[in-house]
Amino acid sequence: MTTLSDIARDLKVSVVTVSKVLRNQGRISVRTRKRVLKRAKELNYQPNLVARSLVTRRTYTIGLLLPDFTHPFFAEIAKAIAETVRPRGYHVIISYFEEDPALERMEAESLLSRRVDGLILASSQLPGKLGLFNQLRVRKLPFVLIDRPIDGVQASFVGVDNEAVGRLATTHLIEQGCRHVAHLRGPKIGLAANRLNGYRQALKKHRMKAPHSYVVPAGFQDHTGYEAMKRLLNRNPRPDGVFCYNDPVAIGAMKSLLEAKLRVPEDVAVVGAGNVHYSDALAVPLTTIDQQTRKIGARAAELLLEQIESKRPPRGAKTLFVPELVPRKSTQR
Amino acid sequence: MTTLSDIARDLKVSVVTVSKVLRNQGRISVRTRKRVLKRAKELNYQPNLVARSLVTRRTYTIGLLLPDFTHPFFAEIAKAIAETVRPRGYHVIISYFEEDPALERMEAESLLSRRVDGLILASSQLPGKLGLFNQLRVRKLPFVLIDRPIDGVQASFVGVDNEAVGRLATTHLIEQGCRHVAHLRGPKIGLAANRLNGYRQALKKHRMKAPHSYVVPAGFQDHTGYEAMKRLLNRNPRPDGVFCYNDPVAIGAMKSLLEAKLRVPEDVAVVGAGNVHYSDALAVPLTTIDQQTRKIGARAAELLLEQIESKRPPRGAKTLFVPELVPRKSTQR
DNA sequence: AACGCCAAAGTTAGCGTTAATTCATGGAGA
DNA sequence: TCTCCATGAATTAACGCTAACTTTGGCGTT
Repeated sequence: MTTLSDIARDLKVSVVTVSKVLRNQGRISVRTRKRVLKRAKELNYQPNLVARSLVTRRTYTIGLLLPDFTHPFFAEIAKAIAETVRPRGYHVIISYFEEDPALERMEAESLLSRRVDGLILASSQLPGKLGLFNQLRVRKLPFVLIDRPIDGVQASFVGVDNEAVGRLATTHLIEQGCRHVAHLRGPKIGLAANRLNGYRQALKKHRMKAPHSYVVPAGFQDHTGYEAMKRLLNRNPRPDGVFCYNDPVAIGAMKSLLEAKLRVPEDVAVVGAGNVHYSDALAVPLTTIDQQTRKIGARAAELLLEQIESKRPPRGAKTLFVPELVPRKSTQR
Repeated sequence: MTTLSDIARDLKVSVVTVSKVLRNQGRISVRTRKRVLKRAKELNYQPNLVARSLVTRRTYTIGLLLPDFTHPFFAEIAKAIAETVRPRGYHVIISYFEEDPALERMEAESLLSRRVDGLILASSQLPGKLGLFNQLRVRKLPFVLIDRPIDGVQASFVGVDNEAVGRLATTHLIEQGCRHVAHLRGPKIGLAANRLNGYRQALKKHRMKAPHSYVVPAGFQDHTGYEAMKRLLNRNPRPDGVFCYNDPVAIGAMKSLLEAKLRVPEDVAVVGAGNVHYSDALAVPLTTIDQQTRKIGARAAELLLEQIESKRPPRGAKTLFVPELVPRKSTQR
């Protein structure tokens, strides 16, 4: 491993001179510059970023803490983040905690020990969690929340407007002529709750009723829309439009419909949310709501870099991107 | 930020003593140990891993260089790797290069500058690439190749036996009674070529012919199986079984079949490869070949840690996992 | 000739740790 | 009483780099 002092010794100049040349800092004569660059190339010198970080107190590393980076939603966000920070010399350490708050805490501390320059996190919103954020504040470590806002934490947040997701999907069904719009909902908290709200708002605005029995929980795992849809088909009147709180649920629901010999979209129109890959490769391409993952990732990264590089106090701004309808065949009638 | 010397000053002991206590190293009296631990806790001391790395020459970081960590195959491998190394205190920096060899090279160097302890890479196999591996050898940096072996590079390799994938899929179709087995193939190099080989081997073994026109390129993007399948349907005799080199292609192919009013699996049976999520949520659940992603990731990580921690010369062993058939409805007849 | 100025380089110090070595203390054994 | 040894702790010296000063020497000015 070549070091600065190897080059300095060979050239009989000081270490600092070599350092300056290689960083393009300070005044250096053309002759010295050339000699240093030449020798550095010969020895294939690569700066030791660990040593540099120790003195500059900057690692050019940011930590990303997610529930699960295998999930397409988070994977895409992660990629957008990496893409945004890479041109500026940063790398990303991705950590995941599988909804386990203890693990989340441990990983966060571990990232702090590594002296990341900032943190982007989609935190579990369980209580007793504020300790982490207090610590971040005390250390003045820049951080940005994504996807899930945390009550009582004043910080930059970037996500999608989930009520708008619900409104958009439901309104679209209504506009396509559906008169009995049902909803396969997710967990009662978090984004799924917001989507349910949006669904209700849209119905209200169009003066349509939402019978209690039209809102059916779909389970929180993938593909559980299948069972839930079966239950919906027993309702009277039978729904002619369904807004599913995410795409996997919608896929399960459509499967259920096809098995029941119902046509999509003629008999029942279906909307999902998430715009997951494959949504357009299904037997009936699925209308869905795009969650703007790339925008979320890019924005979060930009906000973080801004905090890191300007030492500006965090703006505490909430950015909510407007979701977009992606109309496909499952609602086209 | 609390440092060792803060604690040392408060307690009027030397920095080294504090360091020893916190690392559980060397002989320390019970009294001193307690005092140090108490004060460390009070000050919420967290070791500065950057400083530690500088002197120990170990960062407890490993680099993972992939074409695209958004792809479910790689995402799962990445997760398995992270899971394997986490209990031992390592973090993973995931980098991607989108099949761009120049970017790959740059990222690799960048990871070297960060002094990662080892590298796991699914490298593009383009020529003129050996420089990178020479450099790794010169620096004695442990590394493991995954998914794609590189000609002329002697290193540990972990992947799936892609010829076996082809044989398994094709044999399964034959055993299900298909007499005209076609193949939607991928690129002519790399794993897709091996799968094609496996297809041919299986046919040969069963003394079946593979008309030239039965092997159709499906394009390298997702969902291009749709067009390719259309072309296959013009063949005479029409195939009654299709092995698709990956799941997205198979999904496209099935869509094509349904549109042509052909039944899956009765008229045409379909096998994919990859065991991607959603494969079982489709209108017709897709039979596929599992690629053992988790095993690949876990094994690669273990091999790397072994190299890192034992300073043993790389074993250069090739590990090929045996793929597994996941039978579902698309071939059940 | 004395002065100040400026470019170009060197010196010093320190980032927060740990490895290796050295030092003090007190009690056991001769 | 003196030596020896074990124990517990301090000292020293890096790791490779950069920030902040300081020095050197040649040049133009008065």
